[in-house]
Amino acid sequence: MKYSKATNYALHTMLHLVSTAPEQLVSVHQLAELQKVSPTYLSKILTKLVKAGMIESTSGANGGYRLSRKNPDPSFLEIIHAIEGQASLFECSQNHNEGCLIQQVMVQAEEEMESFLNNKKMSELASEMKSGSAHSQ
Amino acid sequence: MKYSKATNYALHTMLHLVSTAPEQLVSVHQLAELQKVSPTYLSKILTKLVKAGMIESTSGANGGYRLSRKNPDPSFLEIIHAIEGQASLFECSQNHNEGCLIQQVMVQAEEEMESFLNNKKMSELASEMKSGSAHSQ
DNA sequence: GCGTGATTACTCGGATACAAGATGTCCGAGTTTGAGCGG
DNA sequence: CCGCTCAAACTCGGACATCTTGTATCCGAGTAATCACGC
Repeated sequence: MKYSKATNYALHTMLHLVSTAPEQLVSVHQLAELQKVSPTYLSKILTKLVKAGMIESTSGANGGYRLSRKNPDPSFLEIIHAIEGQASLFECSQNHNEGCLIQQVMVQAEEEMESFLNNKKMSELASEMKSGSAHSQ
Repeated sequence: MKYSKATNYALHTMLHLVSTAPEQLVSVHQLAELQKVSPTYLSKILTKLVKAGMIESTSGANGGYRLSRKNPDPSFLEIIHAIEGQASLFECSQNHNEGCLIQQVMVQAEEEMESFLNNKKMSELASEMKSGSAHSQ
């Protein structure tokens, strides 16, 4: 079990967008350049973020992406869910009666992590970057 | 990102072993029967648990598996790590200077979950099963 | 100048290719128990 | 009764086969700004 690279790209992209002027449009090309990833692939990922309502896209020349006016400061959890999906990390595929104790424990564990990620906003990192030590991009 | 079925099998197997007499040997065939999974596949999974020191195997006729005398009450985390590996759930493959803030957040989140899973022992579930409501196997 | 069309710079979506990992299966090898058999 | 052999019941390990998913590319379509050109 591992988080996908797509999630990595999405998080870094969001961090970059949060760190730039809110109205500023950034093209996929620039975002891909920073992360050394193919623009076409990154665009697929960003489309998911658009559909999740976290960023807005403007097409045509001088187009690009920027933060959504509503929801300008998403949490880690929102971004991860947008990419990885909402499904539970653990699914007991057994046919024993509902209420598998193992499943319950695993869901609780997941909730612990998600609660943490839900309270962690992207903007926190952005301000850390400005005040803190060197951290490229 | 999802936990593998193998982890599911491993957890259910451990729960069964914890619930039976400590010295009792249980064959792969029985364990596979309970979970409706092929014995040969389950044996691959159990081998990992053996190598992790959580269960012992006895080969030959009347052979089978039982809990390890040392470590008779493993935690969820130990079992999961034995199957899924110890690696971090999130690896920032970017080349920016060490100390990626995103990576740090993700690791913290993972630690939240792991701390919970580390405190959750298999025996807790076993005793819940005896006292609590119906829960097959 | 001023519309009008062409070009350019973008995003968007589907189809496809490729690689890796999860999920199983098959088979042969080693190991222990126990039964059968001969002395 | 004793010891030997042999078959049965197991685990173990490697080598596959298959399926799903993640990763990535390619191409065509749509869209908006800008440029060129003719009037």
